This record gives sequence, C-alpha cells and structure tokens, in this order.
Amino acid sequence: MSYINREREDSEEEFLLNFMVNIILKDGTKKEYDKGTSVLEVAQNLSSGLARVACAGKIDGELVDLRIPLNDDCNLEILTFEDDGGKWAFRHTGAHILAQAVKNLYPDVKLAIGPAIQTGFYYDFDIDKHFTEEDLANIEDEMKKIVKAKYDIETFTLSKEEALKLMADEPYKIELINDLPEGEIIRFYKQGDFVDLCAGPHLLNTKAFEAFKLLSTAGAYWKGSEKNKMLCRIYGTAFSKKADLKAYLERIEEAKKRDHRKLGKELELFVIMDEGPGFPFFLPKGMLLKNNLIEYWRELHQKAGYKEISTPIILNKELWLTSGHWEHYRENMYTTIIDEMDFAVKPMNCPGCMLVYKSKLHSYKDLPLRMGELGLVHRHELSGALHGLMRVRNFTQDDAHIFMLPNQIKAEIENIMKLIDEVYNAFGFKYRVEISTKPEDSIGEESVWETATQSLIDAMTELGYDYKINEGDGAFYGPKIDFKLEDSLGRTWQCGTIQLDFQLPERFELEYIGSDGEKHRPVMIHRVVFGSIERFIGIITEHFAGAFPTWLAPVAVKVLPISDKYAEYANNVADQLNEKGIRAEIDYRTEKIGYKIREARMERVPYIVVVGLEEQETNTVSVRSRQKGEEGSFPLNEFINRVESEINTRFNYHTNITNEFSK
RNA sequence: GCUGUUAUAGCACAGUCGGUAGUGCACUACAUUGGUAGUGUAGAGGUCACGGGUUCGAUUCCCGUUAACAGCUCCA
Repeated sequence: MSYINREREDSEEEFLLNFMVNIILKDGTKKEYDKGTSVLEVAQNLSSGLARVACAGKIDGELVDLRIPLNDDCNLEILTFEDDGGKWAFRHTGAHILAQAVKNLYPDVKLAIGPAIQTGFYYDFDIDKHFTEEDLANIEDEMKKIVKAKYDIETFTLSKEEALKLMADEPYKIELINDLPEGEIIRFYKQGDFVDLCAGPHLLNTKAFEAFKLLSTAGAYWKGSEKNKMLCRIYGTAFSKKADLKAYLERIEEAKKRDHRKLGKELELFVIMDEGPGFPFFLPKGMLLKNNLIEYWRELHQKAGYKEISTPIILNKELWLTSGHWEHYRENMYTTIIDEMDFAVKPMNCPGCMLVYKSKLHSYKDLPLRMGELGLVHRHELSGALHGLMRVRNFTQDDAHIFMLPNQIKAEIENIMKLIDEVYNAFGFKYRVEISTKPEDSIGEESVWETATQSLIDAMTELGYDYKINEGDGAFYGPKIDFKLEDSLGRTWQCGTIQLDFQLPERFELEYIGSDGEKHRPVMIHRVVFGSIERFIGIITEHFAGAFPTWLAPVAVKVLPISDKYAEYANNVADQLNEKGIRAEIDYRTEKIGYKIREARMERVPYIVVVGLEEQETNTVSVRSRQKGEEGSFPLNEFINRVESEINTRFNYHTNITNEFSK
C-alpha cells in the first residue's frame, strides 16, 4: 500500500510549492508533470484515445486508481482492458454494478464481497431467497439501466468511525472495516446512490460496462470458511468489446463438448455407477488407454533409474499409527476389521514403501534409491467434491519414493523437475508451479521444515522457474512443489507433486550405513508425475478432445471391409497390423461403407482403412487419416511402416493434430 | 460435507394442469453385398432413482434418502 502512504505523507506537504515529478513510461520515455497530476491526466496528455480506454494505472508495479495523484518520481503504466490490472478494475466495477442492481431490486440484501476473478467477477449476498434464472435476467436488466445512466464513479476516504457509521446497516462491511489494520486508509466508491467499501481501483463511469453477462449462482461461505454462513454468490463475466464476450461464451460451449465425462461415455473409456460413487469402472477402451500410459511411464522410469515395487492395499493400524496417518489423515481413510484387528485401506503408498526400504540393510553406495509404485489408493473425498475422473475416491498414483543422502536432495529434485517437464511438454501442456509450506496440522520440528522448504525454493530458483507460494498448504509431513494443469474450462488440477520428507524416515527409523561404517538417517522425497492416472486421463481426454495421438489411442486403425466378401482380407490386414503392435479393429457389420466411416470418425480413430476387391487384388489399403482425410491407396506394408514409426516416435507426431475434434 | 438444481428405456431427451408413458440413436430380426460422414421394414425394451405421505387413484403434489450437475470447502 505504498502509494496510499505516499498520498498521506504528501497531503501534509500540500502547503509547499508545487514540485515537478519525473515519471518513466512503459516504453522507457521520461516525462515531467506538475506534482499532483493524476494518472488519468497523464493518460489524457499522452493521447485522448488512451485516456478513453484506460481502466487503471500501475505505479512502480502497484495497481492504482486513475484518480490517484502522482506525488513522487515513479515508473508509470496506463492499463487498459488488455492488461491484467485493467481487466481487474473493469470487472471489479462490474461487481459493484451487480451489487447496486441487486440492492435496487432487493433492498434488504446484505452485501458481503465482490471481487474480479480470472474469468469475470462475482458478488456474495446475504439474502433469504435464492436467485433463479429469471432473477438473473431481471438483475441483468437492472444492471443495464445502471450502465445507461452513465453514473460517474467517485471515490472518497473516511476515518474508521465515519466508515462504521456509514456502513451501519451492512454487518459484513462492518466486519471487514474492523479487520483492517490500524491506520489503513478506508476507501469507498460511489456511483449514483450506491456506496461500497472498496480499495479500488475502478473505472471512472459505469457507461463503459456494456459487454457483460451473468452466468450462474452458487453458494459460497463467508470468508471461504465452512464454519461461516453460506451466502448466495452471483457469477458474471465482462469484456471491453461485445465481440469478445460472444467469443468467450462460445468458447465455454466448445469446452463443454470436450468434457471428459461426456467423451468418456461416448468413447466408452470409463463409467461411474451409483453403486460406487467416486469409484470409476474402466471399460476396455479406457483400459487400453490406461495401459498405454503406464507402458510409457515404465519406459521413462526405467531410463531414469527407478525400480518398481508393489505394496498391499490393506495394512494394519499399527503401520498407520507409525506413519501419522491414523492421527492426521483418519477422516479420509477407509478402515476395516480383520480377525478382530483394525486395518486401513491405504490412502497413500509411502508407509508400504518404508517397509520395503526396511526389509534390507542399505549402504550409502545404494543411494539415491528410487522406488516407483503404481499404487492404487483410496481416499474418502467429500461427496460434493467428486468430479468425473478428475476427483475420485480410488485412483492409481504413479508414485515413487526416493531415499538419499542430504547432499543429494537438490540434484534429485532437479532430476524430477526435468522428468515432469519432459512429460508435460511431450503432451503439449502448459503448467503452473507452486510451493506449499507447513500446514497447521503437521508433524516435525520447525527448523527441519525450514531447511526442507528452503531446499525446494533453491532448486526452483536454480532451474529458473516462476512459482507461487501457498502458505500452509503442504502435506502434514513436509513441504511440496505442486504442478497444476488446466482443463478445458480453465479450471486447474493438481497433477505432479514433489514432496520433501524428513519425518517418515525418522518415524520409521530408516537407516543406511555410511562410509564411516556408522548408521545414518536417509532423506526422502515422495513424487508423482501424472499425479493420478485417472486424473491424467481426464485431462488428456479434454486436451486432445478425445482424438488421442496414435500411440495412445485405444484403437489405432479401424479396418472397414466394403462387404463381407472381403472379411478375410480385412482379417489379414488387421493381423499384420496387430503383429507389429498396432491396435487394429475390424467393423464386420453389413452396413454401408459411408455409415461405417461415419462411426469410425465419431470414435476419433487415427486411421481408417477401407478394403474391397481392388485392395484385395493389389494387397493395398485405402487410407483415411484423422489428420488429412482421404489419402488414397497405399501398399499394405508401406502403411504398416508408416503407422509403426509414428507410434514409436510417440510425441513427435501429436503436435500436428488438427481436426474438428481438437479445436 | 454445505448452498442450489436435477433424476423418465443402454444413451440423448419429450411428456403427463394427478387416471401407470413417447421420439431419436443404440439393440434384435428380415431384406439389402455396398467405394469414403447416417439403407429400408418390422420388433423388443421402462414398477417414470429409492422409501414414506396426501389422494378413490401418484411417474406427476409434499417429506426423506441416494446419486448426478454448478459453485463453496477440500485435494492426486
């Protein structure tokens, strides 16, 4: 809040002579203005066009209102809707217009908060009713009136006492005011007769807010805590141009078409039944996909020096007490009684792996020891959190635990970062990285946590990653680096994670014999690359819109005989393909060829080959590829070589996929 | 788990202002033996999610349960 402080300090100096301020613009130009010139006035001076579309400013990297006077030399940027900060101010103004409209229509409503978000804005209301679609339409109309009224948006500040008095009828605002640190400027924005507590920035007038739409309503807890009252939230989105709004709404519709739950059903990959909420069934096609991923994973990890193990799904209570899960993860665990003793279904693979480590004596020469496990874990997730394959109650983690000497930590983390980067890039994913620190409910010494967290930060810095810190979001046994991938609607899902753990080796009293002949404690890393095979399948299904690259596709080639006279030749073709490890299927049905092609295309099969009399006589196939459409006839062995090399090169090919299913 | 919405054939959906239900695709049979995005005809398939209540009568109205969907919270 440095600009606010500047504003205050300087107001005491107002008696002094007007000084000039030197500002440096985004393009590096230096300009001189009278002290007290506002950001807006600078914009107007630069160009009236810029001033018209300006939404906010940025002083020395800090987002500010256009009305803010410049009192010190600084770097200044004028932000429009095209800039993140400008977009934020624009949409935040939308939240205020929404609140004003709701207040006009429902005077008894109590206002909570209403920020801009990545996809638009929302406002939380405390009201006895719930908003229907019809209500949303009415509110939208009311918002349009406010926009048409072209209210100037003004801002002012008040002392705490005055602010509390002004907001006397708004209990949530009072709570917010009381939560502000002592001495903080309490700022308000006003448009027409609507006043809201807000740090800003905002637009100058409501008239610019034309291209918007209210999208949905939802329940949301006050201050995001499930202990608090649930409020009614209205979501909306807005753009500076109507065409952009239209394009965005169309994009949402497009994204729905590639929802993995819809495609999973259509492509017969998986089903989730009422009999097992959150427990997916994999169908033959989904199983092929899953096994293809696993095969890739095994190849990758073998090269990277991992050894694969498998540990039991059910283990006794004693083990979970030792690991700390019984105390810290109990509510997510499924338990059972066997021979009158307590057992738990594993929610994580680590304790089992600990036992494997302890099953023999290790020398420092064995380290780092990288033990992978495709472990099936079960976790009781809240019913409302379940979401197709993205959030399930049993899933296969592509887990690995790495035991090492303390001086091997950085190198190992870097190895894993590179491995994850290789895999995500291969699929063409963009991802975000976050570091999560010590949570409230945790085990182990503070100093150990600090060392662990620092070594994660060091590795990230060394590799030049941009990362965000999530305070208090770590696992109960250690800090972690999380890798987040986006789904088709822009929601992010945690996939890869690297977790440093000094606790479990301690609890399980793991040891290795050092070069000094003495026993020492190894350090451990937990890590996953896909995260869970299930979630990853969900994400790649949406990413490829079901048109999986040939190496992954459940069926690589669909053979379509023109009629059953050519079934034998079709068999011959499919056999030769399958012999080379190319998954081929034959559609024997006595349907018209056009019909069979249509169905095969709906299945997103990479290659369709049509065989009839002509092909049989010349030992050729008529090829139709997903990428290029009808390609004509090729000798069978030429086609086989082509597909075989495409599968072997895996990712070198998929980036070219362009067809109506992958837009 | 919380707030809201929803639940009709394998799938996508109509419908019944309370008198036990239809369309398309898929499925089965027959005919059609075909050349790059949907062949024709016929047939079979549903205690209208489950449990209560109101009613002469409930798939329809009310309550509860379960599940799904959107969001919140939580997470791989």
